Amino acid sequence: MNKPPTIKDIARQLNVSISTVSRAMRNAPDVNVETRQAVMALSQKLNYQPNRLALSLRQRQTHTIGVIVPNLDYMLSTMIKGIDEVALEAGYTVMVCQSNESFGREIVNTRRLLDSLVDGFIISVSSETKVFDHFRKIQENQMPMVVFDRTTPFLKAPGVRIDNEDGGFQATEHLIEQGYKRIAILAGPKNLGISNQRLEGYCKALKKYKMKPVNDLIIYCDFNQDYAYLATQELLNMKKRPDAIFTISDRMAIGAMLAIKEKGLRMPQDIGLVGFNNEPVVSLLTPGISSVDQPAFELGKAAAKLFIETMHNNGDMSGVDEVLKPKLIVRESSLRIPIKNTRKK
Amino acid sequence: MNKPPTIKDIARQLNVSISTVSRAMRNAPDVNVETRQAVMALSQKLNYQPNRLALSLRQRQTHTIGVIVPNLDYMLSTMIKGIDEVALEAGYTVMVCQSNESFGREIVNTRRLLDSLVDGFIISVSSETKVFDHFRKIQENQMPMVVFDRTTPFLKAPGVRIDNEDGGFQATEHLIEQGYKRIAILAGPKNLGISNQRLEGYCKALKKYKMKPVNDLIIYCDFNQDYAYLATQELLNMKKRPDAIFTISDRMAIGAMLAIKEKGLRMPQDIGLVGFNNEPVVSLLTPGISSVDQPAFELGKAAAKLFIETMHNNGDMSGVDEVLKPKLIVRESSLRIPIKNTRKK
DNA sequence: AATAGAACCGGTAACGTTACCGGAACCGTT
DNA sequence: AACGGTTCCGGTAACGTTACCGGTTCTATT
Repeated sequence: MNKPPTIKDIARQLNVSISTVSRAMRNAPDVNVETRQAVMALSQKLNYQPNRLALSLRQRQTHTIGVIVPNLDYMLSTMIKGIDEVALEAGYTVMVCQSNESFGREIVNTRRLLDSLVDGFIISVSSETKVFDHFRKIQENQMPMVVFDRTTPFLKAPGVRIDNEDGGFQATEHLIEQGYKRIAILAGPKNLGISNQRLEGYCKALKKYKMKPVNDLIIYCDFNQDYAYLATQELLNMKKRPDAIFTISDRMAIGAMLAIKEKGLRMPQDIGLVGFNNEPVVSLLTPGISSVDQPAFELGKAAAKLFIETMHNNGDMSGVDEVLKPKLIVRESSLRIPIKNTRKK
Repeated sequence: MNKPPTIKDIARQLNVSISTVSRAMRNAPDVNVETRQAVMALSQKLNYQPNRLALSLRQRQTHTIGVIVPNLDYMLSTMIKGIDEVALEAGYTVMVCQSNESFGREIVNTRRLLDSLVDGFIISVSSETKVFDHFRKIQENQMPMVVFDRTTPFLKAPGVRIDNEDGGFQATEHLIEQGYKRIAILAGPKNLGISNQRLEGYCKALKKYKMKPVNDLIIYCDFNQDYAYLATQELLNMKKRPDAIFTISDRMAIGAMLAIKEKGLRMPQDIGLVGFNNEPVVSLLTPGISSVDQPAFELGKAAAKLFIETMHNNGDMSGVDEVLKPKLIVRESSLRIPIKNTRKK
């Protein structure tokens, strides 16, 4: 009663062969009804659980998905919840590893999971990552791999993301409609896709209204509150300072807000502010910060579904690029003109 | 070159036995230097990675720790980061499963990981859990198990937690010192240890100052913003309403804050508020909410260390109950009297 | 020159499971 | 009575690895 029971134990006690037990257990055809019942009964009694290690070794698959994420912030946690839900239902266990936005950790994690522990990967790449060889190794091992949220053109893999460009566009257009003239953007790290896409949307909106992007108003900075704070300080100290700021994350928006408040400027009168993600926190601040909402939970679910498709449907799905729509939520931080007919939550 | 190479492949190419390759690979003594070098060289060239499944099956351990948490909120994410760090360094991979505060999911997750996938568990119990048989099963399988953060006396297992009672005491004493007379507490779910411990601290502080706990001011409610909002509304509608509220989480504090603002009451003048966790968000709100800070990252590290000890040191460690100290951070929400010599961040 | 011990290596079994093949027993048909 | 087909079951090999035992060869000692 010490070690967990195996089919061998059951076979011995029932005086049948292990083959028979094995077959009985998984409803194979070639087995007598009574035998099957006996096996089932005993396995219940012994509380038998098949050894997944042995199973995996034998059939060369683990029914486990490796999920690699840069961190576990609100957005990614929510997405993981979505992945979890779909995966569990499909009979997969998920293994979450966080790279802490570190390129090195990402490599270590990938390699570790690759050692016959998972059947494939669902990945959101670290902001530090500029080289993708460790991910290509996954594909060389012909394992399915899906990227989500932070996708990249440098990796030929199916992906799910939101329409970052549209998000950037919505945010910027809204600021323009509110009468802001000099709109700055705090973009993220330069090599990050989502960063550039949101920036692209920003530029498109300006163009639509015949406004020229000003180089000094486009700031690349790390994805983080403190950097955004510093960057905003610089912006506000310019001779011709911006009258609105669009940050590509809410973390950054908060950093910007702190700098704005410190400077004694008022939102939305003196300066407008729009963030991205619509994390719960932004609705609690004073003023509430407008932000582009993304369907994180749905995105997670879509990623997992796409993974499972890729898994089964063994064709080439590397072209797939599923895109979900974001939606701007307007709050006080950018609402100068009382509107009647615009999006307002 | 299709399937990953095995020691068998190496053995064949080098014309030695698989035993020799195996020994060479893990620096066993009985092997010639040249042979070892040849093996090493070839395994490098083929990019050989040992199959961890086979290894685990053979030596009956997976070098994986199962971590079960109720969710992935800020606190737990931070703790997991701590666990991760220590575990990785000790050569363990961690598998995170979230139960979503659901008793059923907790059971499913436990069972799944138990099927020979992990060497042991690090657990924070769901708020829904009142029966602990699924966790006892872990112990029956004589697997090491450590509980953290949300420990419970119903489980004889080593644990790491913070001194919740002291945290509750600090918060309450501070409110008393600030001159608040009718101090309410939003406690969490009744069956949750951390909830009761913080309540206990609250009572102790009242007692120290010869104040009587009033039943109407002790509210049990779910660990969540919306419930806290509703509970606070009720509190504020009492004939003799409280002049301060201590909530045992920041989520709840936020709910309370919303209700207070809606009612048109001012903090800290009309009503004082103290939360628990010191999540980054509370410092950003207006007013900043005082909160009891807990060393989440350290707590995660301690849990992992304790796990590894339990693992190696096969003695009975079930009595261990490591306790870390929390520390109240005072902000505007509870600061009526300008203080010179009290804790202030 | 005989012998004992290193030094090195190979074969086998085992971890727990399933896939595959072959065989025994039974039945019904010709 | 012989044949063919079900129905049910057991044996063997394999997944990739290591533990254990035993066997060569070589060197050094007597």
